[in-house]
Amino acid sequence: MKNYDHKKIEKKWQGEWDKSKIYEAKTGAKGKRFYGLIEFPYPSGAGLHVGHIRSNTAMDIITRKRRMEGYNVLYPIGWDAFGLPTENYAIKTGIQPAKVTKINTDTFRKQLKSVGFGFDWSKEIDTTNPAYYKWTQWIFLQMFKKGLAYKTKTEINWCPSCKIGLANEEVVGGLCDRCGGPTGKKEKEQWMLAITKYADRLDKDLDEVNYLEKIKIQQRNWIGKSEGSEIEFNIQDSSEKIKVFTTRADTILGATYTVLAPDHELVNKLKSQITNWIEVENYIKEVKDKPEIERTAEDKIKTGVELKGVVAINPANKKEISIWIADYVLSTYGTGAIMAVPMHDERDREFALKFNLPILDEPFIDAKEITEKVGGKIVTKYKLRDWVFSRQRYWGEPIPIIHCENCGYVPVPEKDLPVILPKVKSYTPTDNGESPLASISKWVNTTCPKCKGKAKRETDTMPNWAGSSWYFLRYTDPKNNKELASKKALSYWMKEGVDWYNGGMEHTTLHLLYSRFWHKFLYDIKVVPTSEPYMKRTSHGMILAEGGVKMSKSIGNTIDPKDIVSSYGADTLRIYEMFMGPFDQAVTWSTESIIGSRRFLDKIWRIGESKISDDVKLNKDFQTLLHKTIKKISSDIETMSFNTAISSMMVFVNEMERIESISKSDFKMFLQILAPFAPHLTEELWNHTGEKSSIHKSSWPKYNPKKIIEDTIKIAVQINGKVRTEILIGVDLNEEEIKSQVLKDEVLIPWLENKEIKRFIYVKGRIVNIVV
RNA sequence: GCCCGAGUGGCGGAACUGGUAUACGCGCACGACUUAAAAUCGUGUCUCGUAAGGGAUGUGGGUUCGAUUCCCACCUCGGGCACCA
Repeated sequence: MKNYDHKKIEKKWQGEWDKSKIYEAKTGAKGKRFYGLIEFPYPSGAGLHVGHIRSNTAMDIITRKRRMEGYNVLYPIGWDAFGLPTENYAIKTGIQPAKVTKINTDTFRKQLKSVGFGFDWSKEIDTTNPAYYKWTQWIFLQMFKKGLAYKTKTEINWCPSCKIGLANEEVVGGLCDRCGGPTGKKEKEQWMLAITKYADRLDKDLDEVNYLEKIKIQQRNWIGKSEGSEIEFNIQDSSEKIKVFTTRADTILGATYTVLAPDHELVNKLKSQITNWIEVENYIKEVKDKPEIERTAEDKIKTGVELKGVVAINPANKKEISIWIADYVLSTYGTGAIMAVPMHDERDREFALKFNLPILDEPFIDAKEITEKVGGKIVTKYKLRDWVFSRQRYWGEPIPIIHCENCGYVPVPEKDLPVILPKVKSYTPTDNGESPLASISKWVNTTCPKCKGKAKRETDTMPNWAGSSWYFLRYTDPKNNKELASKKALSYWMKEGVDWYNGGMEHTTLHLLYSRFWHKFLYDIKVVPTSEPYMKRTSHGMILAEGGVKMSKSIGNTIDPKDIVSSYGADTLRIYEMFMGPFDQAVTWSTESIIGSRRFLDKIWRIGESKISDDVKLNKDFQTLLHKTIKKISSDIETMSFNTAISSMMVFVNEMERIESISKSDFKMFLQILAPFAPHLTEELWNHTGEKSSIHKSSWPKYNPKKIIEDTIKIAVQINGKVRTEILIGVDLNEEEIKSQVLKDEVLIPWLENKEIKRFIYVKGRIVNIVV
């Protein structure tokens, strides 16, 4: 008997699959189709890590099962290759980012193939390929034309020591992700995308999709829809009014002062009436210079200044109340002004106590009525902000806009797309926070497409969320140079959206939300057939290093899948990662435990090599177990309960070891249900049974419901809720028959002697409980 | 502070709509095979007790014939948001 030589087997079948292209999807094919998607990886220099394998294997299992169920399956892969790590690497080494990306994607491709994923490699995409980002730029231009992309002066994160602008993701807890120093804000012109115009639909349409509930909740919280009233407070001796937003109009009688955000426009308008202007001006400056880390600190103490000389009128009771500015009121939410009700609001109370403001316990009144009475209106507000879309960075898609002195912002004509990212000498952002592209005058200086006059190119690039906001569309038709994808391909694969998308929880409020936004826009301009991109969204848990801490290169506790594939095999790694624990929860890596998964496959190999016989007498219990196992695996895959699926296959394998011999047909059925988990081993053993075509093209076995029914079953007998014995009963017996059988049971006699039976409970097929 | 999720053996974890808690795997112990080791196979492995039996699913209550599962209060850990009016 040959040993299970994983290296030989895995290499052999990976080559065969490549050659026969068995995983290629056929666009337009008749019958059922299925689009399974995973988040495409960022090809970092560190190579593939075990976390990629966990999520990829899960969707690989699902798509392999779908294929065996007769679906035309699309399971594509590509590279989300724009991004900071590559750029930083280029800054350090001087090697072109495009070159680094090529090296890294080659490594990733090789590694992914070595794990045996059934990707359709003919549809591979790369967001940094000009043929791809042409369409990323095209979508941006459509948004620009519809007024959804606009440039505005806004505050960006700024690291004073690195002298560069930082993306939100680069600011961790108020500190610079690069140097660890404190960050501040800097005003800068930025391209923005008006995602807030879609806030309502992004919230409401979550009702239509099958996402895990926690994902919906997190998105809803992020969008932050809240309904309330906008009410105007008059200012005494002024034509100006303070418009406040409140969700508690019913508490308006208790409003004892109002607060404006320090940068509220009204503050300047009231300047001439304010008697303590110097104090006010100092406070505004102080707030502006406050580092981010202090403003958001846990135990921050409320600060603020009264605007002396001006007084507001509470419209509900006409009482005069003071006006304040304080940084606990944000200019970016609601109207940037509040009515303070210290009796019912924690923050207002804290502020009132500090500044000795009145705290009045007034009765509640009807919110809707009072809003109408004082001339306010019911409004809906969102926490969601427009998306800062500019990066002063090199390694991203150039924003296809030309600045003309006469015509303003002019879109690059579509025929001139893509705007190719030019090669530069230095990738370091400039001292004043401009993108490195700004220093290439040859590229920057151009002519206006409209008036043909002198003009300059936009030098900001897009964030790395741009390319990933629509990539799943490109997979359907990756080589199209006329459209982002053909109508035919989109109406075939995206008819109802991506069928199943699995990814990380960390992308819930970024990538997932951004791509829903883009998709809705594309739906509005009739490019895609659905308003939601993904029908179903699930998420995987992280893999932690031994000891339960995050895997990180700097700590040196990462696991290289390459080593596991080499010493145990890809199939063992796949089984192990699926067996580790519940798929949606974080699990701790344990190299010690991998051996269990390898032993499982070793046993199957040995059974396949020595126990298969054509002449096997019918074993009813074994048949029952086989069909129960098929049933369980079939449903466990659908619920992503991969760990329990594997454990029940282990039970089955243990049973195969116990019995004399197994018929070829039974063994083949088992190989088929294992095939999505361990594609190489099962292909090899399937081949040994004499099959000529791939197991992955065979049909998913159906369990026989008749074979699952047992004649006799073992049930527990309890007395007063405590298990005393087990009995074998016929499944068809009724309660009376069981009762007479149970009362005759010798073991139970001492428990029942001289006792009165108060109740006899029989739960069909499960349990008997006697209350005495 | 608010919103999610989770607390079960030495460890990872299982238990369907309330019905035999600890499946499956790792580790450990003993045994078989072997000159020996590895590999493999077998047996055992929550806890107290010689046993009969008792006690255990974060803690304390409740509902129920019966609770890991449902309800209430609390504790701990993980994740997200964070002065959002």
